[in-house]
Amino acid sequence: MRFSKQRESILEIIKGTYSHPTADWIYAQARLVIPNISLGTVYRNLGQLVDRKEIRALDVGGAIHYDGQVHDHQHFLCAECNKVYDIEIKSGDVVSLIETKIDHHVTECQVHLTGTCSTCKQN
Amino acid sequence: MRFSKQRESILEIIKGTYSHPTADWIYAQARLVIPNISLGTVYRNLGQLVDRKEIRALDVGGAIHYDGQVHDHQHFLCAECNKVYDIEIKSGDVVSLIETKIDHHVTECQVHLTGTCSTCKQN
DNA sequence: ATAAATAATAGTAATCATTATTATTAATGA
DNA sequence: TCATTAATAATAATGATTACTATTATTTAT
Repeated sequence: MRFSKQRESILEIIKGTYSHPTADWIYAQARLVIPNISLGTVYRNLGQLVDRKEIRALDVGGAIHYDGQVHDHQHFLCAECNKVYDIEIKSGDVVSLIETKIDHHVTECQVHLTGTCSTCKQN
Repeated sequence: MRFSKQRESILEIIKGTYSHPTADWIYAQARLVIPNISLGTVYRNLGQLVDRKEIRALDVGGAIHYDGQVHDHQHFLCAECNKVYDIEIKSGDVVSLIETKIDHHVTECQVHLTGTCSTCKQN
């Protein structure tokens, strides 16, 4: 894989936020640095970065969100404000709950919690 | 909500399989019974049936899959054959693992396991 | 350092799942 | 039976993502 300033910028943008952005948001941010970067370039590089496990992709319905934090954790989606929160639970903790009951080989475990976040609860 | 033979057929199709079909597959099946049923009708009725909790929608990436089994359970997606399997774990069991650690109010919990299913393991 | 090889890009078109629109059809209640 | 209006078929539109292609930029060998 060759160096490109486009990929470098994209990675920097994702690593620089905890907001679980979509490709669209990343594209808008990237254009501030490289005004003529194309959306296809953003998607291609996001795919490569996910393949190399430098970032994570999470499908929370609608659009895919990207996460610069690659350590083992889960996500909570607020149904009111649509923010995505990190939940510090290891997938192993969930898998161990389940593994004895099934015969399949689990390689990945994503827990998607939905509800009302603490901020929205107050209002 | 008025009766319609289209909705009746759609519900019957979903309840008659354990294969977690997509809208497209349901549409193809429905056309065998009602040849000129339209895809929009399928989507609209699927949405209504989900709202009324007569079926479940699950977003496993790509297209939405529908599940005629509405009891509390989770899903396993085989990365090789793309089949979706039911996992008989209650979301409450997973939520109780997590609830003490967060301040958000959880109303829904979906566990998406990925890996190699027992059938694919053998081959 | 220069040139050849080719990976990556910008720009754009295409795809796929889903939703919206609208004139027509059919279920319901009087 | 008829008036009301929900539901439909057919089709257009949308939104996210992927594919295509000529051009540009990075790498490698000279």
